[in-house]
Amino acid sequence: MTNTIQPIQDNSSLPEKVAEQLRAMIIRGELAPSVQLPTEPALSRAMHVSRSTLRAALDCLAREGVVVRKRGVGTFVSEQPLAANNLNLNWGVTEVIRATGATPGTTDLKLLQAPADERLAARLGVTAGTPLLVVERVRLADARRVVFSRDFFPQALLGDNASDSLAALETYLLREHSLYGFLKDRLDLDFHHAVAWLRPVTADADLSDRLQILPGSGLLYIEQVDYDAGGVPLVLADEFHVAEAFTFTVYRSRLAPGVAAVEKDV
Amino acid sequence: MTNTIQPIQDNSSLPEKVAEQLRAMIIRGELAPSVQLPTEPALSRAMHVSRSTLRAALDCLAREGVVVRKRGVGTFVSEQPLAANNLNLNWGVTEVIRATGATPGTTDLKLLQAPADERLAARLGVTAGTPLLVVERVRLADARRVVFSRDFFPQALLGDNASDSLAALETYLLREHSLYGFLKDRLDLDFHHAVAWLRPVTADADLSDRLQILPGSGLLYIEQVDYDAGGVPLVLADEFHVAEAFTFTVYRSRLAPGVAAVEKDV
DNA sequence: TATTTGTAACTTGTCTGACAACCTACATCT
DNA sequence: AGATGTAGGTTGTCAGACAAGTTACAAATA
Repeated sequence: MTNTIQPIQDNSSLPEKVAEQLRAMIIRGELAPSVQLPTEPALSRAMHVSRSTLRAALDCLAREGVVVRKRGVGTFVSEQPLAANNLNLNWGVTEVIRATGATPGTTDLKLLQAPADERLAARLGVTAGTPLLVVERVRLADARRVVFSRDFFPQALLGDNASDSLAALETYLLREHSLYGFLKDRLDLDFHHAVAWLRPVTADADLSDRLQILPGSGLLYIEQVDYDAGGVPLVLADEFHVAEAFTFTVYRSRLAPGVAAVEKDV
Repeated sequence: MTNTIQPIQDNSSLPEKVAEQLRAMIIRGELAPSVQLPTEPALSRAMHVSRSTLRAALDCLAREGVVVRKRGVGTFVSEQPLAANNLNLNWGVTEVIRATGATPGTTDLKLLQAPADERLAARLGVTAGTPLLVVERVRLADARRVVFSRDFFPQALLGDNASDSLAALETYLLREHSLYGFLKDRLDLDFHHAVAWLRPVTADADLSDRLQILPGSGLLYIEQVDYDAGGVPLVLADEFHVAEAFTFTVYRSRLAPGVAAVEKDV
């Protein structure tokens, strides 16, 4: 039995598509900050969806802080320039670099194979010892070293002809720079969300050598696990970001306290 | 005309309350990971809300990664321990400390007054020179210095009898430790969301002295602006977190690229 | 005249019921 | 045994109605 040809599956739901469209309009400036949107019935007619679907989309945007809703009054584009989001969105390093206007690049690329240790096994939901593929590289923004990263994922994801895929992966990474792009385009994996752990660290000898910075320089360490729509972990990434390279922003919504927890450091 | 007595306004919408309730049930373990929730019609009946309201609540939880929905199958509690969220929620330092199981404390508290400089004016949406109140303090977790912070907000928020409020604020902070609590309970301000900028830094002489750590130690610098439901900025906070104290986590949802931007460092 | 009150029009929030799209399991047929 | 169809259950979307809240303006009142 051969692999069925997957049609380019439109993974996102209808409300998300509508939200996407509105977001784009706001970004393009067609909807200026603090102007009132058309009423929900009018807007739903204009976008050819039901009012409930439109409302779901507006709920999305409201949670992201893109719009503000006032009962009995209307829905307004938020004052805040919404470029402020970014850690909330799930971008690879490639897109982050591109968003700053710089050209992404790759150097010191190495493809390795290693068995999963305890941490990796736990995060990726596999048994310890499972063969993993490791992508180790230094990311460049306009020839400047900004991130050192190691990506781990089960070698089984590559399928049978692993050696072919490996060669393809290497050339892809040197040309397109994005591991997500490869996994998505070539292996039909669809990433749905990710959970990231953040922590400031200072560069040790190894990192200062790889990133060519002074030992003791500030770095942001991001450990991230990417999941598909079913909640299955696909990839774990260890990233070390040079402090001066980026400023990350987060949108935080107020909820009643007493829910989540911050992990205390070990 | 006197100030009308504000009833304890239930600011959150019905879906948010329902989401809150479900979240709590999941936290308490009444709904174990990967178990299937009751169907939407059944659950909506059980919680005495309409199915559309329930769906809005589930949408919330799905975006937070607490539940996973599968069309034609059902809705399931996510595998991932949802303690992973936290930067997405808008907690003050007090709650963050408490969540780790430690007892929050305050030392080196100073209340100052200062005119808004350019940055503060821009972030708070006031004109430069506006008199601001500055709350400067070192936060303790079980007597350990973990955060140095400066909070800024327009002095006008305190109302007329500012000197009385000042004294009340100081005693409140030394007993309850939470500035948000004071602004909410005493001044009826309702915080809706916040935008935070993150950046790793290393401790200079001043910070190492205040936090009693070695110069060059890693710190996470968080600049945060809190907004009310109308999108009006209320408070700006500069926080310096000791690296080893906390690990912050973020839930990142995949969206089509090409929207937000990362601010390039100046 | 100045102030309060009421009313009408409009918007978002919630409810109800129906149907479409989709998945799963099981019986049926080849 | 393996492929196929069918029934039942679940989420996704739609449509219409009414409740709750805001605003503006006219009318009534002091």
